[in-house]
Amino acid sequence: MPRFNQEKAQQIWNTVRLVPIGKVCSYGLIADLAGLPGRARMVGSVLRQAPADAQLPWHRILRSNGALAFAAGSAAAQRQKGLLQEEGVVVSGNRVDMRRYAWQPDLSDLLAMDY
DNA sequence: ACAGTGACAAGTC
DNA sequence: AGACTTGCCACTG
Repeated sequence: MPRFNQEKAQQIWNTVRLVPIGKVCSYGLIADLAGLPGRARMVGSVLRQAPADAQLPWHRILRSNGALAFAAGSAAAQRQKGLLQEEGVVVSGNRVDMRRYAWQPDLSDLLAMDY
């Protein structure tokens, strides 16, 4: 059964994997870096359907304003919060301080994902 | 075929 | 600071 374009999903996975431990990144930036500008929603969709064994640091992906994408207090939000705090990312009020934890990709990061 | 939905985002008011 | 609108596109019923 068709799903979305496997190639796009794969590209999104590769990009997500570039986000380093202790840093976070927005859905929109992942989409941009994956060559899918303007398609932040697809990133969420891909992560939602990603198999558990894909080894993806999905918890490092947040909304552009630093808020977790899940409803505050939900089971998923608490799971994500726990994973982030294990890496030293402070989560308060269902959000993180983007000025402190936002990932700033550098050239070597971008080259690492070889189209 | 079609309308609604969504792990989003940016712009406007 | 919110609320609302538009753009986005795969998925679902």
